[in-house]
Amino acid sequence: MSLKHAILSLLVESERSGYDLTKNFESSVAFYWSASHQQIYKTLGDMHDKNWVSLKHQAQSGKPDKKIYSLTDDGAAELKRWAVEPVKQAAPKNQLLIKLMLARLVGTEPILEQLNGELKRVYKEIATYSKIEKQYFSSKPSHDTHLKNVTSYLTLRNGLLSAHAELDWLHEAIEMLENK
Amino acid sequence: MSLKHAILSLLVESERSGYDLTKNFESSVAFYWSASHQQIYKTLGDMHDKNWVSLKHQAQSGKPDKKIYSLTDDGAAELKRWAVEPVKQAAPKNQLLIKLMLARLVGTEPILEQLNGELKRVYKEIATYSKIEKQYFSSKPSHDTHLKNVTSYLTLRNGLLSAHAELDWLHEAIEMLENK
DNA sequence: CAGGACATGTAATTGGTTACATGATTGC
DNA sequence: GCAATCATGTAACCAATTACATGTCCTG
Repeated sequence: MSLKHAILSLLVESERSGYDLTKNFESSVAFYWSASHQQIYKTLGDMHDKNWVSLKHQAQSGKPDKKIYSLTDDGAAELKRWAVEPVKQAAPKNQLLIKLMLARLVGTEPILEQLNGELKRVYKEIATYSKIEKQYFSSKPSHDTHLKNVTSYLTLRNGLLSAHAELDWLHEAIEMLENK
Repeated sequence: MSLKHAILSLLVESERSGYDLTKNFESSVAFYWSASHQQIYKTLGDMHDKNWVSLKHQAQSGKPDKKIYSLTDDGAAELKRWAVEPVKQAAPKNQLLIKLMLARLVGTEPILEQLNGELKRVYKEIATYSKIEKQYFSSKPSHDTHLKNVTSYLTLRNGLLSAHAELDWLHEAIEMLENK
């Protein structure tokens, strides 16, 4: 799986607790990976057993100890190994397209309802991306922009371009189904 | 999960064996869902227990019996229920974007290699879609086209539009990384 | 006579979701 | 006083992958 590698890639930048990582996965990381806090705590435990991360306890008053994880040499080696290995693309899984095929069975109306729901969702998504684009990248990064900014910008662009593709498709689909 | 519903949606059209379904998932269905033969045989067993499908044995000489599954009333009811319930979109999981972030750690070269590999893959994908488009749909379906053709056409368009979005993004990404 | 299509599975493991569990602190 | 945030998990279940298993028929 890649959750291990997604977590390691965050630990490259700085040490973090399971809670910190959960917050990361709820905000920025959510644009390209997802994981629940249960999954994250479990995976951190597994990676500690493998010695990919090391653990430091931080006592706190009232709250339970914070468990702060850092990347070990083994973890960094594994991450580098994985990074240069050919990507394994997950096969597409698109529930909406199964449902589209069921328009004959249930009629076009309930399917159109769902397509319109998706349209709303995609509009919001695009608005979110645009907002971030304005906040963090006032213009397209130029030559002297730091590599980290370039990759962050490209992640944003990826979300934006696929959201637009989905938007275009939804318009086509709705138009065609409405004429049926 | 939706594998059950993907299978049921095929059984609406005609009864099929596990082997037949596997072939379907390797060809046309692969554009929007994926499953291995092990998974399909298992799921058919589970659905038989739930009485969503019924079973007919077809004796064959030499080969093991063919087990032919058909949709039951319970199965059809479940499928209709699911079809009109709001879609649950799976959160994005994009390994390539994790790897992009690792360009600082491993250098841009191995990442560019993978982006170029994806570029090749997407070109092939687009070629495949275009071939099917020519074979089955010589022109954009018009008013009197059967609903089944419309939904098949839209599935194809979905693949084509997202492949093009990926292509555009890959071009942007490669250009930016090459200038680093 | 070898390799691919036909035809069906089991078992082990890993990955992911859902439900349940605990308890202090901070802001409205 | 009530909800949200901080902070950590366990357990049960469901979904998916990988490895293993068997045997025939047909084509080159």
